[in-house]
Amino acid sequence: MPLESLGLSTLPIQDLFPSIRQNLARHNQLILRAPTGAGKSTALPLAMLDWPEVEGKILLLEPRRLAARMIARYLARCLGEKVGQRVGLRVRGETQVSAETRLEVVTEGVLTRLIQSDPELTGVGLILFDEVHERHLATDLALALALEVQGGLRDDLKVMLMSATLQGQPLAQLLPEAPLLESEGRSFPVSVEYAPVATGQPWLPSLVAQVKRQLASQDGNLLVFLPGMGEIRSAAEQLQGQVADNVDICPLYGQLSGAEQDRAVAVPEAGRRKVVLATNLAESSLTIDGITVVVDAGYQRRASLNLRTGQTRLELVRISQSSAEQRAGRAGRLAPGHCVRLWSETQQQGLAEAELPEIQRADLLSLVLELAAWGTTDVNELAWLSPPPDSAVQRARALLQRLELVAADGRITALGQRVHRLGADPRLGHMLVKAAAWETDSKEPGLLRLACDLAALLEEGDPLRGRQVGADLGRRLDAARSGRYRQMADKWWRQLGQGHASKPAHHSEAGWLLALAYPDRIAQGRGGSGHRFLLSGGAGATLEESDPLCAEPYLVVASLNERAGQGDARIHLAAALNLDALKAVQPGLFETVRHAGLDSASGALKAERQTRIGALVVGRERLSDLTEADYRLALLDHLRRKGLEALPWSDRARTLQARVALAAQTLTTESWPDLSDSALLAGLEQWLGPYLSGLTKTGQLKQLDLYQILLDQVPWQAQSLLNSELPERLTVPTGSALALHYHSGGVKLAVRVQEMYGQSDTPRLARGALPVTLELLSPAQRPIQITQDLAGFWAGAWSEVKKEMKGRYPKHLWPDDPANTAPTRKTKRHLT
DNA sequence: CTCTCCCT
Repeated sequence: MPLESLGLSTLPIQDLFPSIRQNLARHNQLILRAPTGAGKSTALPLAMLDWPEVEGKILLLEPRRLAARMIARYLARCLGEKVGQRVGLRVRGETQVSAETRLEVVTEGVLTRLIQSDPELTGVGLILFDEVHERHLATDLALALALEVQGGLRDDLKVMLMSATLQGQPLAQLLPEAPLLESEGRSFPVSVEYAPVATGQPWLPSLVAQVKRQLASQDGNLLVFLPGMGEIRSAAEQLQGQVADNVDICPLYGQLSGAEQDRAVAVPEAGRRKVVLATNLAESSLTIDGITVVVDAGYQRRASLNLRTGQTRLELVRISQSSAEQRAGRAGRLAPGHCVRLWSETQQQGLAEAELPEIQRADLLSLVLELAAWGTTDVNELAWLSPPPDSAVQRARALLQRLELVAADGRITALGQRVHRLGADPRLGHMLVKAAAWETDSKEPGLLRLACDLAALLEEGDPLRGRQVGADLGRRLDAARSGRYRQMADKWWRQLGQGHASKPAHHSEAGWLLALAYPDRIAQGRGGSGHRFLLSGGAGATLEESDPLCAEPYLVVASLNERAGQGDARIHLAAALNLDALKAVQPGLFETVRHAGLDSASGALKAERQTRIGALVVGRERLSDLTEADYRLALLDHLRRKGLEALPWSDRARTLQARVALAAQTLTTESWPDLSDSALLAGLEQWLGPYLSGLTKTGQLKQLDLYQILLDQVPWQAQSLLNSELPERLTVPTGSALALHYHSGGVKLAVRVQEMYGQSDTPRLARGALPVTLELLSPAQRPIQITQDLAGFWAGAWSEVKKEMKGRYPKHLWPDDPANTAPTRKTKRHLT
C-alpha cells in the first residue's frame, strides 16, 4: 500500500527499505540501528506486510504493554481497520487476534510464553525486537529463546534486532553473520551545557537554581530528570512560589495515578508553561510533547541483587553516557533544544558507556523458572547477549528448589508447572497454589481468596506508598481490592478457585500464607530498642521506630530495601506471624539441632536442643548430657566466632604457613594443603578437631602446638621436600645458619654484608625458582641495601657503600672484590 | 525519604 496515504511519507526509515528487503532475502538475522522517530516500529512493519521477502506472520516485540497497545491501535488505524484484523495485539490480560491477523504486536514476556507452548512458532515468519538497547531481562530471555528456535527447529525464521543505539551493545558479537543497517532519526539538534555541582555540595539546590535560570533564559517547557519520588517532591516544594504565575510544576513518576500522569504529559494551555519533574519513566516509557529544555541531575535509582544476602537493593547511581544522550534527545523532538547537565565534561568521560543489562544485576528467580519450563537446566546452553551470572543463577535455583518448583536436577516439577502457568512471581505463585490446597484440605474458607488479594497487592505495588502509615500489609488489603488489584486477584482466583470461597479469610492468616512465599524473610525481634529484626535468611532488618508492628515478636517481610553502606535493610511491607499457625501448616520450615556452645559471659559449656527457622532460633531446651563431642563442637564454635587469632600462633607456625603457600606456587610436583587463614577457618573441624580431644575450656587452647598440628597436615613426602627446598634456615658463606623470613610474596634474609663475602650471586630456593631477597646489614645491624641481585650489587653500588663503610667502621675489612674474599664475622684485628 | 517494567 502507498505509505503516503498513511501519512507516513517522510519517515527516514523509508530510505532503508530497499536495503532491508535485499538483506531479508539473503539473511535470517538482521540488526537495525534507528533512533527515535525513524519509523522503525510504525512505517517499517506496515510496509513489510506487502513484502514478498517476509512470509507468514510478523511479531513486533515491545517491552511495555502501554507501548504495544498504542502501536497496535495506530497501525490498525493507518490501515483503516480495528485492532484484531490485520494488526493484532497480545499483552497480559488482552488478546485481539483473528485468522486475518498478519502482524501481532506483543510484549516480550508473551513471546517467551508463545515459544514455550509452541517451540516451532508455527506460522511465524519474522520477529522484530524493538528497543533492544533498553536490555530488559524479558528482552534478553525472549531473544535467547528465539535464537534457540531459529538454530534448532526453524532455520527459515527471521529475526531482526532494532536498537536506538549500538553504543556498548554486543549485538554484532552475538549475531556475527547479521548485516548491520543504520537509519537516521528524525530529531532536531540539542545544545549541551555542562554545569557541574561543586564537589561536596548537595546537588538539589543547584538543580533548582538551574531550573529557575532556564525558565528565565529559554522559551518553552522543561523536563527535569531526578532519581526518585523523594527528590521530586523536595524539588517541587523548593520551586513552589519561586516561579512565575504561568508556570505549572508537574511531578511525574510511576506511582502517580493515570490522571496525574496525564497532567504532566499534556501540552499546556496557551500562555502557560510547565516544568515536568520526572524519574526515568520519562526517559523511555513516556513521551512528553513540547519539551525544549532538559535539566538532568545525572542520577537514577537502580535495583541490584545482593548476592551475599539474596535481597535486592535500590542504589542511587550515576547514569550512563547512552542514557544521558537519550535524556538530552527529549529536548529535540519538535524543535531545536537545550540540555543542562549537572556534571562536568570530565565526569562525562568517566560515565559508563551503557547501563549494565538487567540480566547481569537482577534477581533471576523468574528467569530460571522460565528456562526450566522450556526444558533448559543449564543456562550456558543458550546464546545470550550477556550471560546471566552463575552466582545469581545458583542462588535462584536454590530458592526454587526450596519452594519445590524445580527438582535437585534443575528440572521443573509438577508444582513448578502449575506455578509457571499462573504467570505470577514464583514466590507468590507458590503461595497461591499451596493456599488453594490448604483451603481444600482444611475446609477453612477464604484462604485462596486472601492469598490472591495478597499476591495482587505485592505484584502491583503498595497503594499507600509514601504515606506515613507503617509497614503492616493488613492495612493495605482493603485499599487494594479494586481496579487493577482486583483484576489480577480475580484472574488467579478463576484459575485456581473452583469450589473455593469468594470471601477472603481474616487478615490474621496473612502471616503464615506469606511465609510460603518468603521462607527466607521470616523475622524475629532482636529485643532491645524493639525495631530491629533478624531474618531467617541471616540478614538484619529494621522497622520505623514508631511502627506498631515493632511490638510483634515475629513478622514475615514481603518487601524490604537494603541501603548501600548502611547495616540493616529497611522493612517496607510486612505482616505479623503466628508461629504456632505456621508450625501447623509448614512443619518442614522448622528444624531441630543439638547445639553446644560456650556461654560468652561465664565461659562455661552448655548444650541445648534448638528449634530453628534458618538463622532464627525460635525454641531452646537445655540438655545436661555433655559429651566429648559437645566440648569439641563448643570450642570450634568459639574459634569460629573469635577467629584464628584466638589460637596460640608462634612465629614458627606462621612461617610454616608462608612456606607451604610458596611451595604450592613453586614446587608443583607435590600436592600441598591450603593452609591460608581463610581455608583454615573454613575447615576448622577437619584439621583442628582431632587435637581438641580432652580439652574442656577455652584456656586450654594455649597448650596446642600449632606448628606441629599444621605440619601434620603436610604429607610426609612433601615435608621432606619442604625442608630441603624451603628450609627454615640458610647457611651463609661464614657457616652461620640464619633464619629465613617467609611471607606471602617471597622470602627474605637479613645478614651482615661481611658474612656474604665469597658469595658471587643471590642464593635461590625451591630448586632455583625463588630468589632470596637479601637485606644486607652494616656491622651494627643497620640496613645498607635490599637486593635480589647480589652480583649486580657487588659490581655496582658496592664501591660507594664500601667507601662509606670504611669511614664509619675503619676496623673492619672492606675489600674491592667481595665475591672473591673470605667471609668473616670479625674485625681486621682478628684477621691479622 | 522505594527506579522501572513484564507473565499462554
